Amino acid sequence: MRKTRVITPFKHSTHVHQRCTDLALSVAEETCNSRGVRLTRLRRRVLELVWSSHEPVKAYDILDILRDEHSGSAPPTVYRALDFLQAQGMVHKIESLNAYIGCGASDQNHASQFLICRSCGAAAEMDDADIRNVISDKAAGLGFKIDKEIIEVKGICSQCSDKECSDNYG
Amino acid sequence: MRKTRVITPFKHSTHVHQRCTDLALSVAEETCNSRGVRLTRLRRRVLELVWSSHEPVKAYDILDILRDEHSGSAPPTVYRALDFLQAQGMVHKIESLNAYIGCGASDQNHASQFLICRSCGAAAEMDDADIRNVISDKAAGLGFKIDKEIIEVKGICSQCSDKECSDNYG
DNA sequence: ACAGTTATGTTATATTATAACATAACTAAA
DNA sequence: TTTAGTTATGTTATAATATAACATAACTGT
Repeated sequence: MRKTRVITPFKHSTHVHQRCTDLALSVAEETCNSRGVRLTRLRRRVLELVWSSHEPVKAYDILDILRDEHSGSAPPTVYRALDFLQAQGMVHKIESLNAYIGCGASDQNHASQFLICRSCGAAAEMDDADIRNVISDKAAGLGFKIDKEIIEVKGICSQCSDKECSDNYG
Repeated sequence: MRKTRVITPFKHSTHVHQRCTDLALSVAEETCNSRGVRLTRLRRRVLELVWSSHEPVKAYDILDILRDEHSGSAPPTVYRALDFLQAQGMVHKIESLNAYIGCGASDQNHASQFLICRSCGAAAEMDDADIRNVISDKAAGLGFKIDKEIIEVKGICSQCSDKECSDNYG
């Protein structure tokens, strides 16, 4: 059993979120440069808004902010930017929430498994080789060839379950 | 490595679909009886429509049919029936498609992994213990407690990939 | 400076889902 | 077997999510 590769962890209490955002934006800049695609001001701003927290963000929440900043903003404004960012691997869609989350590993091609906490709403991203392998083995056993896996695991994160215990008993 | 438990397979060419539907409806009747919940005419009809094929079905496609049969049908008609059927495990929602598919194992509590073919649109359902275990082990390793797993694997099924080959070379 | 391409603006509409309250149908106890 | 309580359905309205289509603007390379 290999060690889990955590792409975006659940945040710790000591976590300074500005660092996540700054890092993600600078990786995105570099990645876009090296790929010859354009991280325009709008796309960069949408990426920044997606990274505003570790909770998946709704398209219309982004739109509300864009509208305050620029009256010409409309649904296509945000959906186009999200489409671009998803195509570049900088944002993932969480299908079960109709919401979007930033990815810190957009420079690397990878699969994703999301852990989504029902209490704090945060999502952690991992790419675990054992999970990938068992799924592809089982699918292959049924003659199925995989393009893409959507894995969204709902539950409660370690911090929140500690907190629930102390709320109840502490 | 344990053998994959296939709940709903990809259909074979010899498949007589009426049998899937009949079986699902009779299991649903019995399950509802034993649970003391009511499989009303409307709910039964919605379940039948969900089972009209092995492709996940859209809520508004069901609604279009219900409207032909009864003028009082409206979105809540179908969404309420789908909510009931999901709560009873007779229907699953495919989150990445906003569509619904029948489950033949509603009498048993189980997890689901879906294989969804990009070519024929069909979805197969499995509940594989090895997949479940590796995911719960890895989640536990990060201190995460699982309520529910959403696994939707996109790709191409065996029949369709055979067909694609013969279309190209045959 | 220009032509071609890519990105954004703009208006309209499609698709998916829920809220809220009224009526009807079942259920179990008096 | 009425009646009260509960569950299911009818009905109207609207919220939330997403895309189509075409116009304009901004970049890119020559």
